[in-house]
Amino acid sequence: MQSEQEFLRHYDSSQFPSPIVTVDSVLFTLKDGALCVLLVKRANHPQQGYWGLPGGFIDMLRDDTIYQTAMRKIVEKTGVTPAYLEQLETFSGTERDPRGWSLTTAYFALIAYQNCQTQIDDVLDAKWWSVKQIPSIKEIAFDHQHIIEKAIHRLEQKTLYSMLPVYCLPDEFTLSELQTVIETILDKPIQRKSLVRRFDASGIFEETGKFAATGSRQAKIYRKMDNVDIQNFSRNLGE
Amino acid sequence: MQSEQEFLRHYDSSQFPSPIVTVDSVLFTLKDGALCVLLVKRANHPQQGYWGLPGGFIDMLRDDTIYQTAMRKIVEKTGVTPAYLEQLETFSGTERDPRGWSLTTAYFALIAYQNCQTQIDDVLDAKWWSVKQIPSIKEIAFDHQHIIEKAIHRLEQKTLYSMLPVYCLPDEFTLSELQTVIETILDKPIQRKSLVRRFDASGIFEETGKFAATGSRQAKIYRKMDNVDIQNFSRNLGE
DNA sequence: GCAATAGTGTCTTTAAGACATTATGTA
DNA sequence: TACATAATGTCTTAAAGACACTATTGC
Repeated sequence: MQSEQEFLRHYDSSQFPSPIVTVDSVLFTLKDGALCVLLVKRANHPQQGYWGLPGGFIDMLRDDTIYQTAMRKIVEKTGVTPAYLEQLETFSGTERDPRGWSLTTAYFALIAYQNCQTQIDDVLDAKWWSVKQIPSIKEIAFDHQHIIEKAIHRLEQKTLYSMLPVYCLPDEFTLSELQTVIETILDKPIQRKSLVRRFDASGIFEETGKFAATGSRQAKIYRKMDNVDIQNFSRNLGE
Repeated sequence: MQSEQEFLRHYDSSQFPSPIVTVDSVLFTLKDGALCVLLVKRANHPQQGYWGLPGGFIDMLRDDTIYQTAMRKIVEKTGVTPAYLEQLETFSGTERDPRGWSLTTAYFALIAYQNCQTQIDDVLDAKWWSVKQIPSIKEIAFDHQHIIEKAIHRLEQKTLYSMLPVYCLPDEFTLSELQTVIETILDKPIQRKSLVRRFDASGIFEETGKFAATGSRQAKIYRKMDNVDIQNFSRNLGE
C-alpha cells in the first residue's frame, strides 16, 4: 500500500482538466446620492472593450486565499483598499465564459467615495455606474450583470438587519449621512427614530466631540470604534 | 488587432497553472433525535482512511454547474437525492489540501432520515455523525471540520427566520415533529405558539386530512405544498 | 376518570413605525 | 425672528414570549 508521502510525491494536479478559475468583486460606493458599482473596461480578450467587474486569476505565488486575490485585484485596478470585503457566491458553468467551463468566486465590497475619488478618477478605464443604469448597459462582460444583481440583493438584506452601510462612509460621519446611505441602498425612506435606536443599541459607535455645520443646527459627528465588528439585529427594518 | 474568435481559437486554459478545484457538501439529517452530518471514509489519498465530506472533482463533461457536481456527488456516494441543496461558501488556500493550492465550494443539504435510511445503511464507508461528536473526531480530512461548523451556523441562522427545517422531515409530518426538528437544530426549546403562528402565516403548508396516532390525542398531518419556496420572516425566533 | 399530547386564548414584552415636539444652529 | 435640520418623546403596532387553558385520544 502506497503511503501518502509517496502519493504526494507523484501527484501532479496539472494533468487533470480543470475549469477556468477567477475571482471578481462588486465594489459599491455612494456617489452623487446614488448607489454605484465600479466597472472596468476590459483591455484583453475575451469580451475586450466590455465593462466587467474588477477581478482576475488567482496568483498562487502571491495569494494565500481567494480573499487575498479579491483584495489584490481591487487594489491593482483602483489603487484603493475597500473598507469592507465579503465573499458573495461562486458562479459556474459552461456558458458564462466563452473560453469554456469556468468558475468565479464573487466578493462584494464597500468603500467611501471620499476615500477613493482621486485614485479612481485617475484610472481611465474604471468607472462608477449607478446601479439604476446597470440594466441598460449592453456591453457588460460574462454574467457580471447577474452577479451585480445578487450583490445588490445581499447588500439590501444586510442593510435591513445591520449597520453595514457605515462602510460606505468616511471614518467620521453624522447620523443624517448614515441615514442617507441606508435610504439610498434601500431606495426608500426609513424612520430616523428607528435608526437612532439601533445606532445606540449597537454600541459600536462613539462621538468624536466634533460637529458638522450643515446650514442649520449642527450635527454630532460620530465614528465607528476600532476593532469592533458589525453585528446583526434580530429584526429587519421597514417591513 | 486580433478578433475574439481568433483569440478563442488559440486559447488553451490548460497552459495556465490552476488551483485544485473540488465541491463538497455538508448533508444534514435528524437521526435518533440528534442533528447529524454524513461523512464518508476516504478510499484514496490524500488523507486516506480519514472521514471527509461527500464531494470531489467537477466532471466538466457531465456537470453544467457546480450545483450539479454537488448533487451528483451526493447521489453517487449515498444513492439518495437531498430535499434541499444550497451553496454555502468557497474555501481556499495553500494549506488546506496537501496536494497544493486548492479551492472547494461547499454546499449544505437537508434530507429526511426516513428517505435515506436504507440506502445509507448499505454504504459501508458512509456514516452519520452527530454534530455534537464531530469536534471529538480526530480523523477528519482537510478543513472539513471548519466547513461543517460554518454549515451548522448557517442552518441555525436560517432556522431562526424560516421554515427550512421542514426539509429534514418526510413529505407528511406533524407540527410536533417540525417543532422537534427545530429544537434539535437550535439545541433549545422554542414556543409552540410562535411556531404555529409562523406555520400558519407562511401559507406554504396544507392539511392532508390524516391524523397521527401518538398514544394520546391525534396530531394533524400536514405537507408542504408543491412548488412553493421557503420565504423568510422579518424577525428571528428566540431572542 | 387520568395521563399524555395536541392545540387555543390571551396577556406581556420587545422593538419598530408614526409623527409630534423640542433644540440649536444660520440668515 | 424665521427657518432648516438635528435630536427626542411618546403613542401605536406587529410579532414573539410566556403560560394557562381546553380538546381529544388511549388506557
